[in-house]
Amino acid sequence: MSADDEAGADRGRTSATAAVTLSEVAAKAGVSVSAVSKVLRGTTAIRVSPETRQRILTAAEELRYRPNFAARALQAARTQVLGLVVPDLTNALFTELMHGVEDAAAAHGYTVLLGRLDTDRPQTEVIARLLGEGRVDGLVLQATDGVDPAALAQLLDPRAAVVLINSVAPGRASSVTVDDVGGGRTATEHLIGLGHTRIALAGGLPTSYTAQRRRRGHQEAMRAAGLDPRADHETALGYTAEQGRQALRQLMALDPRPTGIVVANVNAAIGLLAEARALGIDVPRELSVATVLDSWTAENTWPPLTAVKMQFYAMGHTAVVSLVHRLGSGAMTDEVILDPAPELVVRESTAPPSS
Amino acid sequence: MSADDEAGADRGRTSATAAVTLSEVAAKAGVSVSAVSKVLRGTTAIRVSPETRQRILTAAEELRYRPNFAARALQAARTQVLGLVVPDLTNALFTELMHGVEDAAAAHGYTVLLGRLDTDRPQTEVIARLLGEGRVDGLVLQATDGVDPAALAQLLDPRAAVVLINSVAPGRASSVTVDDVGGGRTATEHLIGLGHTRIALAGGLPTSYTAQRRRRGHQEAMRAAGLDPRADHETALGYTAEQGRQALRQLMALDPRPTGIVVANVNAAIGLLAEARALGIDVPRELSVATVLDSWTAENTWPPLTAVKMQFYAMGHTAVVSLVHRLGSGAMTDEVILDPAPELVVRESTAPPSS
DNA sequence: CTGAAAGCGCTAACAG
DNA sequence: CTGTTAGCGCTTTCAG
Repeated sequence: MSADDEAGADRGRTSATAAVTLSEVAAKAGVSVSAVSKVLRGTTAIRVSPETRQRILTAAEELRYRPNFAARALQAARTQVLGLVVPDLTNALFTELMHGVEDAAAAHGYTVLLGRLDTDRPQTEVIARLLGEGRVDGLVLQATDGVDPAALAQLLDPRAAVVLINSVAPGRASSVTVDDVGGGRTATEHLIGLGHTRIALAGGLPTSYTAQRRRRGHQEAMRAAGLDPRADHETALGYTAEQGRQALRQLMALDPRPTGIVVANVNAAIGLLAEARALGIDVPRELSVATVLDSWTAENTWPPLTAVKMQFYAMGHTAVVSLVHRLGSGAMTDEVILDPAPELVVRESTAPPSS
Repeated sequence: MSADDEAGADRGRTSATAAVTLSEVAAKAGVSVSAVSKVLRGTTAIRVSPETRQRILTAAEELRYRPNFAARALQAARTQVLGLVVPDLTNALFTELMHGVEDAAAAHGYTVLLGRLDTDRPQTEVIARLLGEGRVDGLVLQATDGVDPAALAQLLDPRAAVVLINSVAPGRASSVTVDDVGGGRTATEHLIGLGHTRIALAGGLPTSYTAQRRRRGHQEAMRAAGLDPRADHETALGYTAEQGRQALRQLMALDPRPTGIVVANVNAAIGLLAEARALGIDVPRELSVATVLDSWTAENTWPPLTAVKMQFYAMGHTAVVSLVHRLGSGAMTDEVILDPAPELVVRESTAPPSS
């Protein structure tokens, strides 16, 4: 705090850095505010004499002028801010996703506002606040898994610039999803390629959109190879480690046992692996395990997991591009990230069947 | 897009949800804007008759009125937005940190704007933009590791509401750090408690503030136990997996070998573990490894890592509380998260020395 | 108890 | 080429 600024010149200021306004620059340069405004934003060519222009530029420079965000936003009715709303910041997939969102946003001149879906508050509330109050120009939204997309769509004003990730709401919002079908297929094909024929699926909950599609990919691969996806070779217990353990116990009770398992989610795979060790089942000698990897949590398991890596960075990136496009043209699209394709990373949890 | 809205009624609107203004509510309720404003924000008691009040409330409700963020921000010179700026969104510790930031921000009526420190652009640029343009009221800032805090402090306007995490700039900005000293000490004490005496440290770069302090903790524990922290038992190579491998090779070349290693960072620990396996060194039979865990990346290594968990959630939470406090009172503080203390999680990478 | 009016900082017509 | 003016939507004195 400088000496005696209780006078009033500074009244009403926040404690933050002193705000230089356009008119102060104008005063210093001896011109009008609008002249300064024009020059500083480089509006419609140079309709200002070079000297004045220079005078303005130096004045702004010396005063360290910064345009006020709120004033601009009010005037333009745009904030150049995008909201990223997810149910759970702890989720590891989120990091990669957010990274993609951030990169794309920055590339298009946007910044990212974080939102979290509170379990206790209705999902609409966040959306209404962010979009309705004009805090953001658009929203990248991941609905909580298990929430019916159709129900969510009801809540969504179709005029709102929202792009859903990992779920769809046709005609209501744009969407971007990773190639879950391809992920399930690729993992399964890998086991088939190794010579496995009794291949099980440890799937997610039937209500989960991602789980449904990974399952579909699995079944497609099986049928394409002339194998029959038997119902008793499928569990649909969920994505937690404990549910993975449970899936293993259930599948290992079969006779004959499957020789390979495709796990639809990495946490479940970790649990499944741990349970296998607990039961004395040798992976990959007796049992091959391939997982659809929705995070990099598990790059250091033992044995290291063979996994199909989903493209979450690309999903975040694409979501923002789609959103920016929507903001510009109003176009609504539903996209699936097919390029890059889900990436098979072969590690040590898979091998040819023992005999 | 609806039929013919080129008319002009909607001109200048964004494509987003239609904005209901105060004056529209006022019109509907048959009162003035200021009346509506007062009632809607519950300003200074009820200086409005119950009937008008009710009329206003229902009008606002029916119109689904939402206060415009930009207008409020402009008027109040506050945005109720806090910036979280970090060098690397990919870093796993970041998730936990961000979670703490988000929770505390929400609890205090703030939302969080994400910022990233571009390697190519100067760090000041981000700060100037966020704070200088009034996009955020305050900043939680993690300087890039290796940047001299003193240099950063130079760039920092001391009037700016900034709280540094994982570094300090006394008198320039507030700061919050995790208890790195305690982390280093706890990991070392654990090995001492198991009976180890030849304990090495695989440390981070000497320029890193966290590395310095973890090292200090290590040495304190050694001296307290009457052990001598020998210089050749210390590496200071860095935090990457490859540098961890390198540290192991270097330390295992000693004669006699150390029987325990404290690793200052989890990525290095993972690399170190992998290298041990490659060299045929049995962990924990021949060598105990304890790490200071700055993320949960490695909960599934083999063998599972004994680790001292740092309190990043608390750091993020505290940083925001500190920031909010600073915004209110102008007070600058330097805090270390001592409660909760770094948490020792014993797994399978540590055991008593073999003989 | 209620309304009119000024102004936050900026932009975009519209005049000179 | 440059300046004046009228808002963007909201809050806040200050009159009525």
